[in-house]
Amino acid sequence: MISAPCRSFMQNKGSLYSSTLSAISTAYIALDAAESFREIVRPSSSVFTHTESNGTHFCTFKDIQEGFDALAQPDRSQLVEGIRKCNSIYHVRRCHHHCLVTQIEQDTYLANSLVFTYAKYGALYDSKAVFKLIIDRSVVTWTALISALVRHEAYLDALLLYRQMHQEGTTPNNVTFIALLGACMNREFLTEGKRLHACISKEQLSDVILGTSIITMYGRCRSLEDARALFSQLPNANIVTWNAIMTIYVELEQGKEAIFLIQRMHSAGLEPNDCTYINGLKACALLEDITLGRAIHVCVVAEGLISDIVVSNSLVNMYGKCGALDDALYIFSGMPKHDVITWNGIISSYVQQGYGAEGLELFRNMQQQGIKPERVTFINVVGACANITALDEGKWIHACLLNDALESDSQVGNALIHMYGQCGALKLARIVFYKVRPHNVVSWTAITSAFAQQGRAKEALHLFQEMQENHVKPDDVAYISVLSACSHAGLVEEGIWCFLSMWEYGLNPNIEHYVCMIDLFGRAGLLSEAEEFMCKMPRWHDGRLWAALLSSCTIHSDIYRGKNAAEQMITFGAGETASYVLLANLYAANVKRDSESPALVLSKMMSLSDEEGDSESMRILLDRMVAAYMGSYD
DNA sequence: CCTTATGAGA
Repeated sequence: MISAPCRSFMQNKGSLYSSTLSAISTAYIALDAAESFREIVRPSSSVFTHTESNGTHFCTFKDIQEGFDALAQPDRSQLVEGIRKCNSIYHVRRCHHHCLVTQIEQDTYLANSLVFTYAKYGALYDSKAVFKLIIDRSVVTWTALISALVRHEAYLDALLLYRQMHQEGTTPNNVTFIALLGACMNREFLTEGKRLHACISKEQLSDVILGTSIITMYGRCRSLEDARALFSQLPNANIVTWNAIMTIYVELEQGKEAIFLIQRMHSAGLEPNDCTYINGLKACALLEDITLGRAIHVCVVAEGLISDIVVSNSLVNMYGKCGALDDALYIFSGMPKHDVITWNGIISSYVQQGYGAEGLELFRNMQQQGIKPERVTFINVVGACANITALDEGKWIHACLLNDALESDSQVGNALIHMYGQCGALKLARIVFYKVRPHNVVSWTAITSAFAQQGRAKEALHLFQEMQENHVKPDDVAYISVLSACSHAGLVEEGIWCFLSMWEYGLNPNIEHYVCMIDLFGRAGLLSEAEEFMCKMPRWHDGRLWAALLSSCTIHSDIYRGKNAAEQMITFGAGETASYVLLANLYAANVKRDSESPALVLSKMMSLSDEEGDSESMRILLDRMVAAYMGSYD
């Protein structure tokens, strides 16, 4: 949006000040020559006085422009006000032009507001150019540009500018520090943030806003310890400070500590506000504590905060994460307005509970309401397609998100890979995989498990290998997908080899890895090896392992081992009903050989039915038993 | 006198 003459001037750093001045003028006059000419030649009048009662203030930018148009030489305070009222880069240019025409652009205050306002509308280049021309740079000048750079995510530039400011002998004030701390909101800038903290004196820390900014900085750098240390030293922490520290606990997934903070806050004599409740609800979602969530819901209603869309969105989310879809829908329906976040919340609630079709239905409703989906929406609806293996719908959504160039986003891309993997569209999964950058463990695991789940174990193993050759360290999830690929394909040796390689990466196998191993031996018919392996394991007192063994016994018709496994499964608490279902499958498969056992299992099931009340699995079981008996007469 | 400025949903 910068004109060519203007740009060529900017690049001509060697120009003398006087000549640059006229160059700027030329540039801006060239920008809209006719317009400017008209402004300059028009005779002055007293347009400014026609506005409000106090005479010197304007309402809108239009008033000001009319004023400028009428006056060839607006005065300084009029220009300052004009700049402040700008609402587009075009307006700023016009004001700048008037500053030049009236030859008062060297006024530091005026220039400061130009630096800031240019930056506000994204014209960093113009902002820097004005900055360079200012001779008497004050703290405010530096701070204006620093905060502009931070706002435009040019963090390194902002910090470099701070260094230059320091070298030129200007002392930063609280506002400068607040802006600079904004440049350190990422782990990689933690050292820089600590350095800034060290430059801030005790007196300066009595400014709550500054203190809170440092805490937030430590939070974003995920350094809870530094944040807590400072928090205990702050003399006048307010509700915002407490909320800031609470946000850190929530972001570090320490739900209990976050909730505990509400109580401590209360005893410190502070009343929670909307932000406190938002954090509290997020903590409930983390803890999946619906009781606490309901308690906060009551508070929110009592304090009239339910009309706040952010609070309501948090409620939808909390209920959704706790699996209470009816409650989530109740909040959702009661809301007068739904934004993208609301829709994301309700859609993800359904998808995460396994209701992919309903999630997609909601997605269509959302689009009918004219709400544009964004990153998180796409991640959820692609997940919904994976959930119900809706390949056509998935392709259609994939096409939609191409417009926003979201395909290469790692989270969206991984969701797509997973979806195509689930749908068996491995070619498409691979195409997306090569578009995602950079390839991290998650994307490698997504593509590996896509092949693994389709029974293409050799390719899955190859991808696993390739990942390591690309110096990406596998994590425990990657191992689960590759181990299960081996067990499904009967690649016992490869599976063992993979399992052993976990130690090379310093990974300790968890129960799921052990389940994969039992499965690996069991499926291959190596039942005694599976048993042997289990007995050598550190945590064999887990019903899930015996369940894996039992299902292998079912495949290989090993009734003796199967019975034992079922007993162990019950002993180690993997659900009595589940063990009987598996055992019934075993008997059902061998009904000709051992015709009395099914009746025994059935009677055991009946005796359980009152206590467990698990009618669904009971029904499935009975169906299977009946089918087995029918089959035995063939 | 005018310019720079904190916390939050997914």
